[in-house]
Amino acid sequence: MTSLSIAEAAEQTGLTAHTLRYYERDGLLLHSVERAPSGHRRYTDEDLRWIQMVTRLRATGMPIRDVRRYAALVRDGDGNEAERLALLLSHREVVERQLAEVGSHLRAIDHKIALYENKVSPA
Amino acid sequence: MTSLSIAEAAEQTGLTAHTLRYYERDGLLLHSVERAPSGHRRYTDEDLRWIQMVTRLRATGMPIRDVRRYAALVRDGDGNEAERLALLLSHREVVERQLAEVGSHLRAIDHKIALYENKVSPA
DNA sequence: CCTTGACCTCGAGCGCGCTCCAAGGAGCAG
DNA sequence: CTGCTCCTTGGAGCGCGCTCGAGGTCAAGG
Repeated sequence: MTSLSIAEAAEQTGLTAHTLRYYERDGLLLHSVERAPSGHRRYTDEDLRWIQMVTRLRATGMPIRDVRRYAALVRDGDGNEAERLALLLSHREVVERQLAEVGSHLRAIDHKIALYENKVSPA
Repeated sequence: MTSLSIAEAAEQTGLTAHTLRYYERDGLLLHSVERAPSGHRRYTDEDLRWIQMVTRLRATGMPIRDVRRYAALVRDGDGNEAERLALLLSHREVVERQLAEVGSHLRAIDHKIALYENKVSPA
């Protein structure tokens, strides 16, 4: 079990140190991150795995407040798996609808691109 | 060539009247929308088609300022098609990279979902 | 004539998600 | 000891994209 400084954790996760502190303050993590005797944060592998999950949720557009709700459920321990599942399933639906929508808009843009390609260097 | 009130244009485009005025103010439209003698805006079919393009760009995540640049190019008329094309191609790349990233995060989330499904109602 | 309602302008305000700053402490190299 | 780097906290600030409110104009209907 290695333990990382905030700068190292930032590098590993792709977030900034500022953002890591912000997430912790805002209740997105499962617990307060442990401290070295100096008061500096020490991130464990488990912390990093959770932060990666948070990153996935964020990267797929889940709002901070929903991530916080999910974190709260996980923090509360066993017994609310159905609720966690519902939250994830509902998120998944939103994401899939949005993927489809973006895809269809992109195809329309591609059509426009094809028109310009023809105009700029006609085949 | 029908011409619509702002409320009708809002309904057609799925934007709010507030947003339509905001887009115009912010230079996202090709011209100021024409006015009835009363001073009320009258949207033409051409306006609506352009607004739909703006909507596609926005829906795929293009920042307002880039939409404004694109609008400026179109407004400037013939001769800059290569520039417009470059802008759209670069946007397309961004969108595709993001679609792929979201897709991959979603698959990871799906894995988590599968775990919870097993826990909640084991097959 | 008066009300209603759709629209106008200008400018402020808001929610989100960070992002940064000031002031200070710990620890290590030279 | 000096300087340097990395870290701490609390709170302010910012960029984005709307969103809304105040106060006014205008046309139609009762």
